[in-house]
Amino acid sequence: MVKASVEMEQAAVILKLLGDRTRLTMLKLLDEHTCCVCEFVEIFQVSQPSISQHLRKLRDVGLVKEERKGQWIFYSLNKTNTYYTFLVPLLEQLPDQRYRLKELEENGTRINCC
Amino acid sequence: MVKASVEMEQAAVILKLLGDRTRLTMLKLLDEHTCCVCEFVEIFQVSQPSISQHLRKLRDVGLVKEERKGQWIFYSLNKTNTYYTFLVPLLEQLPDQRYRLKELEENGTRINCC
DNA sequence: TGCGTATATAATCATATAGTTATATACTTA
DNA sequence: TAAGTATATAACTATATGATTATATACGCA
Repeated sequence: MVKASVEMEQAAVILKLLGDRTRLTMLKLLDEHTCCVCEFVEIFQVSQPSISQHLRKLRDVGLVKEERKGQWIFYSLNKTNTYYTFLVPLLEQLPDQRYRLKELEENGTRINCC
Repeated sequence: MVKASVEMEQAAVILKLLGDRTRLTMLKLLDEHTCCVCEFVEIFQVSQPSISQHLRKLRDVGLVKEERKGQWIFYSLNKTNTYYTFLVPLLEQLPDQRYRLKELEENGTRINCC
């Protein structure tokens, strides 16, 4: 029998977090790119606290990590997290979201710090 | 680029449904076995309407299908559903739940109709 | 036909969730 | 140090969710 990589209860917690359009899209984006809070605010057209709260939930379970660079805080996928392998096959099946970053570049709202 | 197999919005809906311990365990069980409502009631120790409502949600998105056999209604995974391929790699990573059916057999509450 | 069992649905309720506004904190730069 | 920008947190609110109880429906069998 194949060894299960995650426990049932934990899996449900992770999946509940993924079961939100905003967070799911964030994770798909972060799988390839690093993004800061203000970029997400621009992309999703919701308030900055709303974005911060989504990111906090993802951070609390260890799915994403943050790194401050000057005035911005950049978020990225935490690929060393236990659940990353659980996440990968899932994210692979989602449609590419890079067009959203392209839109930011066209608007001049993409942050390319450092 | 790999073709995405599901749309973002739909994926979030499915994942939200999976983000519940009861439903996730149900799906893991149904991936290998057919179960009826009263078995789930016994397994999860919640009310029968609660189980019916979980199954309804899974049925509404087409993840499971039902088949009446006499007085029982047996549920199984709908492997022809669009989202089944989305589900598979996920379920594979979950711990085997067959012990729950073994417990039913020991209790004499397992239904093996026909 | 009437009773028992299995399941579904309706109504209700407590709690969780995702958003908002207001405010605090942290960094940059003049 | 003061002003401006970026982010986090607190408080609040409307809605969604998962459970319960009560009731309806469907089937099997005496």
